[in-house]
Amino acid sequence: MTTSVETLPPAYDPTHAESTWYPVWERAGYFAPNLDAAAAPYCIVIPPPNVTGSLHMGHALTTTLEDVLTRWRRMQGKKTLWLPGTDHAGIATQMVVERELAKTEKKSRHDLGRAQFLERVWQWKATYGDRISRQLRVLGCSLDWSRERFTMDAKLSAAVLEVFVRLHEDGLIYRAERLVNWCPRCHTALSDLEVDHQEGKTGELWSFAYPLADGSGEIVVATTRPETMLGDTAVAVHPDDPRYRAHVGKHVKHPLLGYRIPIIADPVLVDPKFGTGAVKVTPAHDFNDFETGKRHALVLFNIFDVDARITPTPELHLGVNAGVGAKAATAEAMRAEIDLEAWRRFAGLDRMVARKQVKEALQGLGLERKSEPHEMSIGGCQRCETVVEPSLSVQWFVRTAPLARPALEAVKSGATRILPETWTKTYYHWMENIQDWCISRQLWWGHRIPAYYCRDCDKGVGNEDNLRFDSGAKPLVARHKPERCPRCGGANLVQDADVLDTWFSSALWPFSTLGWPEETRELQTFYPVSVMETGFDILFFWVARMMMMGCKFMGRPPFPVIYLHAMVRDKFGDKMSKTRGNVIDPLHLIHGCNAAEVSPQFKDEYPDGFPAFGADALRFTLAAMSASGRDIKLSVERIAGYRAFANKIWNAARFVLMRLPGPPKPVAELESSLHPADRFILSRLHGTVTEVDAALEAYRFSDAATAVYAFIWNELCDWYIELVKPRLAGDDPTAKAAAASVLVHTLDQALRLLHPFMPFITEEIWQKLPIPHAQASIMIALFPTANPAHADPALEAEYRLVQDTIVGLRTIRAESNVSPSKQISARLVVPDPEDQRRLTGHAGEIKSLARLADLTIAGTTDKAEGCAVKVLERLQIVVPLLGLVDFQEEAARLRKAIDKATTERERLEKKLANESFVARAPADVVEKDRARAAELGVMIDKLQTSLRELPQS
RNA sequence: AGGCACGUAGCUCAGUGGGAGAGCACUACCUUGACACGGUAGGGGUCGUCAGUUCAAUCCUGACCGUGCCUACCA
Repeated sequence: MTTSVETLPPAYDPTHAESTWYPVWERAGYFAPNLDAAAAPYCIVIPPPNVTGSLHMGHALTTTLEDVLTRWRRMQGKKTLWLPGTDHAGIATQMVVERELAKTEKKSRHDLGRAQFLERVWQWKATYGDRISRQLRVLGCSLDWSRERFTMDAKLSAAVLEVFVRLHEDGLIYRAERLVNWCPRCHTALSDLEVDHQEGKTGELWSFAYPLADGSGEIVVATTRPETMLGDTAVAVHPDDPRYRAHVGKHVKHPLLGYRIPIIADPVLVDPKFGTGAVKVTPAHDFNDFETGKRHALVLFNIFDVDARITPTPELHLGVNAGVGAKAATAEAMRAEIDLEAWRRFAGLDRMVARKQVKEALQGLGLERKSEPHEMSIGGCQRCETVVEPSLSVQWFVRTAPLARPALEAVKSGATRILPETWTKTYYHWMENIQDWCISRQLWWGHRIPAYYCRDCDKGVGNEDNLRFDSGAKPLVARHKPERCPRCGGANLVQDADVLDTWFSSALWPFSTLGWPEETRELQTFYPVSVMETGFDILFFWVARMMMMGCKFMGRPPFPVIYLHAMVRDKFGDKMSKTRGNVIDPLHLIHGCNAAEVSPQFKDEYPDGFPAFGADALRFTLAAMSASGRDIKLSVERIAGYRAFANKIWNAARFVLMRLPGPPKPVAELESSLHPADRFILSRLHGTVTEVDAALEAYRFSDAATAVYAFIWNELCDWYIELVKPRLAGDDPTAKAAAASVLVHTLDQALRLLHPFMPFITEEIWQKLPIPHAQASIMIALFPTANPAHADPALEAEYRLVQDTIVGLRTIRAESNVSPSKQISARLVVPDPEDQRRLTGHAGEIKSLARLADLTIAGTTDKAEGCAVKVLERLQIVVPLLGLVDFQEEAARLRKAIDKATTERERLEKKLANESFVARAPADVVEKDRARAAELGVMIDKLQTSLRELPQS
């Protein structure tokens, strides 16, 4: 009837709908909240992707779940904001631009200078920085782009400044000389979290002898890093180790550099059972040795430059400000003994080369003692995988313990809930053992630290762009560059060269994006945000830090719920990685791709590339597979399955639109003319709405998606549409109108339920429904609410009986090889009068769906000789099919059914014979089992009768 | 080393102290006026192993095996 229907193609093509609707939504402003609305607020801030990033499966998952929540809440009428944005990704972005610069202009950032280089980065950002935002649109994300933020925006930078200054005022930020993780390739310090420890690497544990200075023997030490012996300033043994007790207090002589090194006793560093029980100590290049240095006031001897090459000359550090505090005289004396000529052999060598040469040198002196393979894990830079070098330097730190306390308390008190709950313990453990956070980075791209040095009072080293001051300097931390030095009155002030860790600004995201430190309407309306949804892998990096900063600066935690989703892996459970060749680009799945673009792992299965599955199918897959706490093993087959689902809905809609006799009526006006089948589907709809709502409330995405899926496919399509066909094709205008109206209503409601998961296809179909919509788009239409008046469990049970009967009849047909198109006759033997009445009421539906020419329903039966018989629990189905039934097969089936029922009855009877079961189990359980056993008894009798009545062939 | 998960149909995964489920794959039949990205029917699992608690265990407890992750350390 409806004209648009003629153009509905029989197969759904996602390409059209997906390119059509997003711009419509965006232009109409549906993504932006109406701040004046009286509704309750709902807000999610996106975990900001790197500005250099491009969409990967992790983003697709994150944003799918967030969009599901956002669209659902928006349809519920809440004042909804999902706020987009990116972070500036200090190291990554700087590296990208540096690489480009080197490639195109053969220049380094130093060639350009700081200001010009930063200009280039901003240019790069302007050109490429919106890639991921465009990709999120493809996914259908209903983000309010008018409020898009970037961590380096002026306003967000102001927030960073404010936080830094206030934390410093509160004594929670300090500058100090410490041993930190240094990446020799990125040339910056890293926080502990940015160092990845790779397990299971086999290295070498190499032993060599230190000759005692008095010539009385040697002491053998074991090491995995022989090259660091160039910076040894002690040899440690355990104080209780009888082997070495006499050596403590003596010295060894450095075999290559000639200086004397004290032998000390240290119970913490040394495990007498490991190796030789003697440890070489390099306090400036090992965290444990550094701690040892503190305990014994050891000299610090820095041997590596920023590239982790051996320095031109040894660098002595007293480490006074690092809490080590060696005596200057001791240190000078040690340095004076160093054979600089010998040092020069190693100067300029890379760590690994130096290691080889040190080993050779010691071998040459006959001091090598042992080499054994050794399992160990090495810390690598998260960004570039370069092995980090512990390095002594002056850095800025956040004193985290005081910030962690309220953040910990917020979770313990339940003010913030972590889901899945299993992560709560991990959070506690980390918060309770938290280390200070190194926040300074030796980069140019980022928020420059608001600390100012007086070039006259604090002696700086380095060039204008990279002026560095030692740990004795006294910088002023201020919101604006001070005019004058308070010490000398001079105006020669210069800002700290370092920038802040990107995570420092990300930690402010839930309030900086809303306008803090200004008291904006957004901030008042939406803080705390409704839920923090993100991957568990950034629980510490980001979530914990937001908790700390939110508690500190907003006085309450930034969100009441933290939902941590699992990791997307490939179908075999392996992490997706480019080197493994198993990454799947979400856009390839959405738009399809050719063979060349498919990752190697999928070449065999998809030799022609991927077809276009559509964003809806991908989103639905990710949501349906998001069961709490489990990794998502993404398989392309599964996505194909949900594309088929999209096609199924499309065709259900196609059917509805093609068969409409005229404009449908509101269901509320039809109550009297409703057919039982109508009330049945309305009851199922009510149940589904309840289920979906409860699942979403509990962040059970998988359950919600599955419930919608099952309703649409298994209830609406498989049963209701089939039940309704005769009425729609019939002549009764009232019945026809009622059927059509319920059909449209159900489809409309189903589309709304599905919309958060599959935004595009639902909009496409919804727009075609011939009913007056109160809203212009499904995305702002009301989400279905449960309608208890439609709940009818008795009717649902009645239809289950009808369905079982129809399936029984179809089974007979299939087992007897009767053509589906052939009309047959059937008899139902129904002992229970009530069941009889029910089935009689649905005789028409049974005849129609089971393709019967004739149906009789009776309480008893004559002999069913020559008939196919199916024994169900509440009835027997008898189909006269003389000549069509293979009686041997039929006998085998009956015997199998008898066996199965008998086994079950025996099990039940055994149970019921057990006195303690009858005595202790709840009465209803016992009663249920009794009834079941009796039912089985009847069933077995009938099955045996049927078996007897089979002709003997 | 410590901690946390997980092990259910061929595959990917739900689920529950009282009769084992879904999707895909598989088998047979069907191009029936919404849909072959489909329909109908069907086969397939001692719920990782072994103990324990319980009237009752796939579910709770413990041990073990296997897998993965997190944290810390590793001369």
